Amino acid sequence: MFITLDYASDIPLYQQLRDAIVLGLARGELKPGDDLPSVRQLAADLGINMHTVNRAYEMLKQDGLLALLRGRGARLTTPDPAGLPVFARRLGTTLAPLAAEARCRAMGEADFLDLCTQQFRMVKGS
Amino acid sequence: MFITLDYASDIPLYQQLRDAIVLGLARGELKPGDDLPSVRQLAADLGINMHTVNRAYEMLKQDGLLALLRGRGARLTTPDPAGLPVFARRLGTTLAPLAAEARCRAMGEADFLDLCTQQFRMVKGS
Amino acid sequence: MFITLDYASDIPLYQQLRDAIVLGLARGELKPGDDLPSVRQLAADLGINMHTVNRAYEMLKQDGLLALLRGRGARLTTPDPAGLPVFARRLGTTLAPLAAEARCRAMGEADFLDLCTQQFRMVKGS
Amino acid sequence: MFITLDYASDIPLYQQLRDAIVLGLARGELKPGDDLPSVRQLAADLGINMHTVNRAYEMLKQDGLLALLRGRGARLTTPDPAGLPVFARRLGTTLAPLAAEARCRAMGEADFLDLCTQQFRMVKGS
DNA sequence: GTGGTCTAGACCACA
DNA sequence: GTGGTCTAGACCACG
Repeated sequence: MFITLDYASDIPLYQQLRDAIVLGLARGELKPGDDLPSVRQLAADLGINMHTVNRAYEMLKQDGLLALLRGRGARLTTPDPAGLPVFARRLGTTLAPLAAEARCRAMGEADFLDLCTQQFRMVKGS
Repeated sequence: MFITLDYASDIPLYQQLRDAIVLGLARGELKPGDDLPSVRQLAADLGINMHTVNRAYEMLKQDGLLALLRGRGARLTTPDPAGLPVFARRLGTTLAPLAAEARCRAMGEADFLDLCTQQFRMVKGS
Repeated sequence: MFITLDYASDIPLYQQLRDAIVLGLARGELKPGDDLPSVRQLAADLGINMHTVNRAYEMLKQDGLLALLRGRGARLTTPDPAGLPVFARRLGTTLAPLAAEARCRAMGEADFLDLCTQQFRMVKGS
Repeated sequence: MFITLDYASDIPLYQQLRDAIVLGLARGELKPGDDLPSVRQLAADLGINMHTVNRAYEMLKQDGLLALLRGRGARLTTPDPAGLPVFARRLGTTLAPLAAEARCRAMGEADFLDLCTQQFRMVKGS
């Protein structure tokens, strides 16, 4: 489970970190039930501030993917299916402008879905 | 071609504006060759800062969707197919974390693609 | 009398434990005069720290619901009516911000009291 | 609209601040549509840190009571009725242990509801 | 000037 | 030792 942060990216560090952990989960490198390093430990490992890690953990907790246990660290949890509609909505609002642009560029539905499929599979691929 | 901006959204106004114009193009409400209002004009119409409109126009120009005419407004252009791979890459980096989260949440490829299809079709739908 | 602790909750374990014992009393599963296990015993049973159990017992003693017997465990006591105003005050300070939020959300007094009634009855219900 | 913070309280400052704003809304001293002072301004006024105010604002945003507008300050919003069930659940979990304790103390349903009513009315009272 | 992000360092409650 | 809270000060994106 390697995490590399891009300081030059316009994506906040905490978001990059959050996404990296989600990716680890998706690939099976991390599993629900696993303990994540403590906030301070991971911050030290990554060379970033405690609060930045904490914010990433808070996001994951909000998304129902992580449980923060006071005095005992953080543990990955099995995502609650109740969070699915929320996720679907989030995906929708993110995807909408891209779908529109695809149509501007005369991209057909098949080509658009090809790209989507590709991304879905690439999670476990590269 | 109505544009409504959500000031409470965490999406920057200039991006919302840019997306709205792209949406207009996708739906056929706007067409390549059409003139867009001048920066000052549109800013006044929407009640926002000139700088914000300018930034949206710059993005569209960067994406090859708009030509800026000195002092005479802006004209929508037919998107250059050469921009397609750039767009595909952008879609990929945006979609990747969402695809990962979908897998975390035990969403199958079919369900994921359903959501994508839905968004693609909704561009011309509602 | 089963006690289940939620390690992921933001409510401290000692408080959960304290609340669980109070709930047992309210339901009649525990009665004044009953002996509670010793601190060590209960800690071992629940798989938690002795200190945590001790703190829960101290709270109950403070509330006048428990008498600590040196070395011989603890015994539930009939609550002193003198503790009622203290409890009423505690309920008030806890409820005040929620009542305020209820009004913000345009909830009427009847609806608010419905929720309160529901909670009161649910103690003996589920 | 006066806000007094209790540094000795075990309730976090940001929560006290959040509750104070909710109370202001409930009493009608603040109304949806009103602008709140900027994060920095309010922090300076109260003599606390910017981040503490920010956290209170974030909570209110999460609860659908406040909109944070980048570069333009914060504005109170009309609460979304969709947030009501969430609130009801929150009220329930908070009230449950208190209802249990009330029964321990041999308090009847009528007396319990009296206290609840009192709190609800006191919002607009004192 | 506003909120958003990041860093740094401190103290406390919890287990 | 852990997470939770608070402070302080900095830089950036946005409008």
